[in-house]
Amino acid sequence: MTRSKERFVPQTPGKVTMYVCGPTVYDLIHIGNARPLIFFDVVRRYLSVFYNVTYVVNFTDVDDKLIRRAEQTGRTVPELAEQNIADFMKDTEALKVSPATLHPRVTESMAEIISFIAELVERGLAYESGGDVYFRTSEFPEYGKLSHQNLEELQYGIRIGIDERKENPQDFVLWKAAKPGEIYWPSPWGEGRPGWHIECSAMARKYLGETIDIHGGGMDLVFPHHECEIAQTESLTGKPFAVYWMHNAFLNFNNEKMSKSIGNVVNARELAKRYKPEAIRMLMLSTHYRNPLNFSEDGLIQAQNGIDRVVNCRNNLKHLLKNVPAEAAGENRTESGGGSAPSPALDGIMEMFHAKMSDDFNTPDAITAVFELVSAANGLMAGTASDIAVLRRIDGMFKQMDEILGILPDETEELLDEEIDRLIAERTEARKAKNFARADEIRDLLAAQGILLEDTPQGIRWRRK
RNA sequence: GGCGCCAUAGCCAAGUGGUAAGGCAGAGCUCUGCAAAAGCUUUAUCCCCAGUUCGAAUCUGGGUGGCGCCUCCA
Repeated sequence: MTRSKERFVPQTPGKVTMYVCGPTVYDLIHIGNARPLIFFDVVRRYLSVFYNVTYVVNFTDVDDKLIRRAEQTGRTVPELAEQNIADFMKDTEALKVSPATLHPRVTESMAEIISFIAELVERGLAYESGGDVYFRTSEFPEYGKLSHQNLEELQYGIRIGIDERKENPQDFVLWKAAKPGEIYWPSPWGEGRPGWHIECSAMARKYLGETIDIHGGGMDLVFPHHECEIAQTESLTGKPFAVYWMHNAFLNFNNEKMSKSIGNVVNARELAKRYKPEAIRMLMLSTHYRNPLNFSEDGLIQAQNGIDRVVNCRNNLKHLLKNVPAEAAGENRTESGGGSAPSPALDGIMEMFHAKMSDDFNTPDAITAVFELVSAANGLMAGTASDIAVLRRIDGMFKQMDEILGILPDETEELLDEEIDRLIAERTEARKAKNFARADEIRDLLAAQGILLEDTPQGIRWRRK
């Protein structure tokens, strides 16, 4: 609202309510949809460290686009919506986005929507006209305050014709009369369906109360969508609709706006087949959410390479923890010379991580903190001083950071089959006997199966390529 | 016409008044039986011009070039 960063203070200590405008479920989600989903997932995860977060993402499961799409495909609107909601859940899960606390649907909130509109009409804040109901923006002088629009200067009717049923061109529809054959719900104003903006106001009120802490969504929703939500809710309740507004910038693909006319819309499902979810998240989070993000294959490769660095470090750490004998590890615990004093440095990294996340969710810098931890860990492991307690602590820090960012693959203790185990053992023997030809032969053999062997002072380390 | 955003190395990207983070890619070196992983070294004065200031990538003004919103859109 003020267009500046503000200190976050929840209305109720310890609790946060968060509402993010969800998708209109007429198609599969694309990577542009995935940006807010991933980003606000991180916001939610981070806030959950400190607060009890109630996170709501709605589904718009009835609107013009759904009706049109349903007609084209010969299905009913509910069938189409049901299918796309199921796909949404599947596709977001594949991106490691956890389900929201609640995913309310417009069609399941019809009673609340209708009574919301009825209240507005009763108070003279809305009027019926030809079966439609419109919000009377003249009754809400603050209309335009979020987007800082000067209403006189808006060019109404430039993109679509001005509707003569409105008293004022800036009035917006709350209830739309159904055309013959369209899906409808009964209402005091006849058969119809809700307008686009009212659903969020009604569902936010139903599930989160009159004032929500954080309202999020894409930049493009600032005007008119969020402006309209404010008008509806605030004119009715007299209270602020949301305390904090967060809007993510758009995403381009290969420096081009993604649009259906250019034909470069990439759906999330297709992308997830070719790149790991961690790489997609990494790329999404490597740019601050208020800046435009250029999404590209090249960027995904860079992101994956970066993740590999972290993963290598983490695996090496685990390998060391598993193979360093406890007594040897203890030796350096109070070591004097040689090793650095790592603890203050580690504290600094964790502090930086939190400071950056707390500063308007600066995920790029939070990722930097992860890399600094990698450097610190690698430095320690390269040296002789491997204090097992410090290594454990580093491992724990990786875990802590990744619980928020979700950019590292899950740790799975993978077992190799006997044949491969046998080959590795044979190679170890061969190396002992300085039969390097055989050793290399075995390495090549395993490499062909995607298994890389690495010789370390603590024994053989292997990983999948 | 109104409201607003962006411009930092080959690529991605922080920093928003005190002398350019981090990652990817490249080059060289070290370690290694060979590798891998890792370590070390190496790569920019921040689109242009003018101004404010002891000091600006960071503030102001003016350009140039991209881009978004103004009732489909994350």
